[in-house]
Amino acid sequence: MPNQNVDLEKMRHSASHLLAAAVLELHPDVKFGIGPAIENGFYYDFDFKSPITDLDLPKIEQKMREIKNKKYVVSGRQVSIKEAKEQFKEQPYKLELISDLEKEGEKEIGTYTLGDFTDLCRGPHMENTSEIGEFKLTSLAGAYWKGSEKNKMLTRIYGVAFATKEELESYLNMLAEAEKRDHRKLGKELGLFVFSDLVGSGLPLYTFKGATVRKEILNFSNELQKDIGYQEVHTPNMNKADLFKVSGHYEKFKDDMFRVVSNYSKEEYYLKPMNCPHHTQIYASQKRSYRDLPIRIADFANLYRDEKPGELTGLTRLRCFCQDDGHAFCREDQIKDEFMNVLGAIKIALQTYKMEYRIRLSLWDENHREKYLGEPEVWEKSQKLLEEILVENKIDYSVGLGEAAMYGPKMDVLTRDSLGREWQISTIQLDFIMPKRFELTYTDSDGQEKTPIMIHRAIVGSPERFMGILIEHYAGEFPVWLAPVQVKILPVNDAMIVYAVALKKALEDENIRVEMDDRAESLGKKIRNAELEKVPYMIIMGEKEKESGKLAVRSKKEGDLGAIDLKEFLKRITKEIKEKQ
RNA sequence: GCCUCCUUAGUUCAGUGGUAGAACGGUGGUAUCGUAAACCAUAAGCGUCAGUUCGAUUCUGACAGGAGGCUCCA
Repeated sequence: MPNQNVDLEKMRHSASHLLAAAVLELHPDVKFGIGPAIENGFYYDFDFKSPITDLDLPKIEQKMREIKNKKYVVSGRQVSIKEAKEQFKEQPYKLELISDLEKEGEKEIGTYTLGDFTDLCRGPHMENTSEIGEFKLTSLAGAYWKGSEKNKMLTRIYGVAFATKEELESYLNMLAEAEKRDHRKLGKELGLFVFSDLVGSGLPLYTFKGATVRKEILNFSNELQKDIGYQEVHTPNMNKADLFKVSGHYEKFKDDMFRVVSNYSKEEYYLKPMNCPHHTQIYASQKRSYRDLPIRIADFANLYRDEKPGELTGLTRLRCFCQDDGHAFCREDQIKDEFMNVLGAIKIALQTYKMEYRIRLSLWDENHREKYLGEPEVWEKSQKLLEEILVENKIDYSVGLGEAAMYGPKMDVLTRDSLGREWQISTIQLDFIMPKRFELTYTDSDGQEKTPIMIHRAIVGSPERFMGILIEHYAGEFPVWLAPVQVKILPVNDAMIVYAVALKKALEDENIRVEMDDRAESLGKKIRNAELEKVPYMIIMGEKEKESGKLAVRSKKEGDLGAIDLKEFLKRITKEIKEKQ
């Protein structure tokens, strides 16, 4: 398998050169950016003299095929810096890359030629254009040169490429399938949440059903954090700017926070984008002894972030959301235990949701120290400590350079949505800095005042984002414990409603979320509706059931379960709910 | 915020330079029905604001909202 992957990457990379060659033929005055292979395909960044549109993609794709079929040999050559500069003198972006390489001490640079097109590239490539497999250009996007907002925006053309036509088609089919489980689509179909232009973008309104799912997620997180000693607190949604001036958020995130103006005071207020500063003030409200530590508090308060409009998506990126957020204030010798406790809770959560994930050790970027608070020594120390915890506990992880929080390194849990995009969910963060800035202290056993360490953590991250990911994960078919409606009772005719009502009451007494479909519709239609609503259990109430006293149960997963005693059904469903199956 | 694209009833979708149809859903009625859609009737809409035009839902622009990227994500 690994070899095949390497070949695919090489082939996709060659496909990006093929794309560039085709674009050059159609737009001779184009300037080239870069064009790497990516997951499932490739892209190339161009600077067009006049903008192109979606309609140009088929033409370019056609040209790519023509060039491919000419069976050009793809030949690599090392050239001197000087020669490269001469060769690419019409290409400003390439010249910039050549200068960068020169600064890095390179003496020679690789080039690859394919027909009339030569690109700056270290390769490797397929030997002949005919070896490039099946491809399709998929979309057009703007992308900043070298990934910086300060640079010019180039036009990026994305494509997908596979070895065979079958693989390409199966990938495109997979995408079409993924679209069906998109949480924005399912959220609407299942009536979980809505948006309103009057309320504003990124501000979801949860219906009773959606609010029920959200509440279950919160309850579960709360259960898990209670088990490891966290106490739920409640703090306001806004505060004076001063709080964020002390924490350092004001300077760094001022533009990303909503400002609130009072009619009566000159004080500047902000809606809070996170809970940590508030929690420091609960800690600071009393004298703390080393014996009191760790102090663990958790908060589900709404958070507000003034995200740029183009950054919002469904429930995964919002302007109002909450976190199953908690902070532990502890002594240095307690850090490892605290970490492992939280990690344990996170593992239970993700196992219960049957979620796949990976762990990232998020470190700072030494070359951009301005993005972080605190001294390098503190960073060295805390990053080393975090890494130790991961290694000692044999936890698989990858390193995310520059992904640290402003105040410290993190251990992040990432998962994917149905389109394969990665999202951060759980996180545990080590912070030596915030407690210092807020001058938090405790009295140690030797009578000395010392500064506690702060651990920031979230079990599923933002329950709203997590709900979006869960909807896609389950394709809308929630396990019974999460399902907004767990049982739907379907009376066969009006005469059965009275028995259905009694049954509904009996189930509600056991805290089961139950609905009754007493509309004057056919049974077939009621069943169809309940199926589309993805209700885990249907109970059909008719003459037969009235006579026998048994229940006709239909399970979403297993189909018709036949006649069951009420007691037996209750046992089954309450067990499933309790065990979160 | 930037690039490309999109916006027609509550929803999913047709359609036109001379102001629009379907299905489901809603409402009113008839049928009381056994494991994925009973039947009849009925109400309801061209995102907003400008411009071009005799006339704009249709063409152009701005704004709003949405999609895919980029940037950002405490």
